[in-house]
Amino acid sequence: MTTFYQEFQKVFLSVDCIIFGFDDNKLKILIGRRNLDPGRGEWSLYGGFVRHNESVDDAAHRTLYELTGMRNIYMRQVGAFGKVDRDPGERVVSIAYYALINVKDYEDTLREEHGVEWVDIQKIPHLYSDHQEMVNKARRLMKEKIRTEPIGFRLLPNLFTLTQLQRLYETVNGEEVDKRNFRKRIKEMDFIEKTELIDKTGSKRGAFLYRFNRRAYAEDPNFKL
Amino acid sequence: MTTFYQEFQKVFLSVDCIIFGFDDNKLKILIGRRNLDPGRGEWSLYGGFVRHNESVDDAAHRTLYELTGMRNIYMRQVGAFGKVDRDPGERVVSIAYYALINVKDYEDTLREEHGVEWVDIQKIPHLYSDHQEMVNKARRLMKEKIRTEPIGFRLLPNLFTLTQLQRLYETVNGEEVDKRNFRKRIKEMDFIEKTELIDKTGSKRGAFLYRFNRRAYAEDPNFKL
DNA sequence: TCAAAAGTGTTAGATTTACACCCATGA
DNA sequence: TCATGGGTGTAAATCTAACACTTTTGA
Repeated sequence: MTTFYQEFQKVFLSVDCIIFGFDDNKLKILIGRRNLDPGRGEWSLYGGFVRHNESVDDAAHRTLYELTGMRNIYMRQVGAFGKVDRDPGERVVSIAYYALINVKDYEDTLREEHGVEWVDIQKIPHLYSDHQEMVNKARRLMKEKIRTEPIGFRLLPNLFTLTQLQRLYETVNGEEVDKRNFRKRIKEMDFIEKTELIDKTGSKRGAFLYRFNRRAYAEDPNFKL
Repeated sequence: MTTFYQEFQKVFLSVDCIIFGFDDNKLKILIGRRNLDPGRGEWSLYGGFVRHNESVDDAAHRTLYELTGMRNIYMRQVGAFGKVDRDPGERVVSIAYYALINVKDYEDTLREEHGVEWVDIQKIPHLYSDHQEMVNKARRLMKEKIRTEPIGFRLLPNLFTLTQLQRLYETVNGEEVDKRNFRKRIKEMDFIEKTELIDKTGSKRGAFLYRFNRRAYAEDPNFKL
């Protein structure tokens, strides 16, 4: 094969998903054991190949749907990972995406069928190829995004307590915040609505449940946490 | 061709460069007329294909080098652009990168040889395919980055006046800032060093020239503008 | 001599942070 | 009755934003 042709060879294009969930006051991602060579048996992100009749974004959404049965999920591109030897077999360039889902919305049986597990982001085992790099970048991007856009709610149930919301932000940002100051800021955002419902699972006294009002946010999108 | 094979077809992978420059108090990018089909003659970013023996990042650097003869340029990935029909001919997925260069370092003759021009980011003509999307995202990312990392200096000569630096930030951020407040913040950053040199091209009185000290920044990387 | 850009401090207002106690309830 | 998490306000400190005049010099 001449250099000329070598230069214009096509490549395999895949997508890999960093699927974030929040449970037990921990930020977690879904990983599983690879069931194909090379790297069979290693811990890995869930991914798939980009088909010829779909955009890269669509491929990511399809892949997530295959795994979780969920649609309309918040997904954002992390970037392209394209080192020559990142896949030991073929030349494969992968586009990573991160997704935010509510752990409770993902059927445990479905999860087990696909052989994936929720793993604390702090305790990720060695991952296949450059997947840890993808996770690191996804985490950084998500952390930046969650400060200025109301995407944290994607990781919580529709109804949540302020303590849940606070723990989420503390976990993602890696530092504790003052309860009163946190609630003060929440009160200023009218699109975080207090309901009359009370959650008694977290405490004896019970805590008011809140919800994120997408419509109200659209009218006055001033989010900052 | 069966659906099975269709799913695993390879794709062409290209890189496209959004090359930022700062001149005449305007943020500009390099674009040229496409000299291949499809889209021959349309305004376009400069790009190239990813070779089999180089990483995607390397392909971007090589492409920039081909165009400018410059190495060790600040480049960051913008993301993958992968709509099915983005290239009218083949299935081509492109990874966009933005680069920051000092306009004065780019030989005008070399620029003309390649048929590219500096165009004010505010006055970009219609671009080929999804290139305008790439530019928009690149601009957004660069704008975010320049606030917290000392990359603006890449767009200026080694020696620059504080007015030049201020104009750069005003242009990128799209809003004017108070001269005294700006200079106050600069004074707090010890890695922006005042020299004894004076630039007389911008005013009769002359202005002190400053330089960015990379080494000093590494020791105390507290940048914020 | 004057136009044009360089250079320089202070103050009010806004934002952020620190901090401690009472409440309601189930066990 | 007591342990546990829920809920609330104020004051000091910090940061941000607004603002105007003098200097230098080439034309």
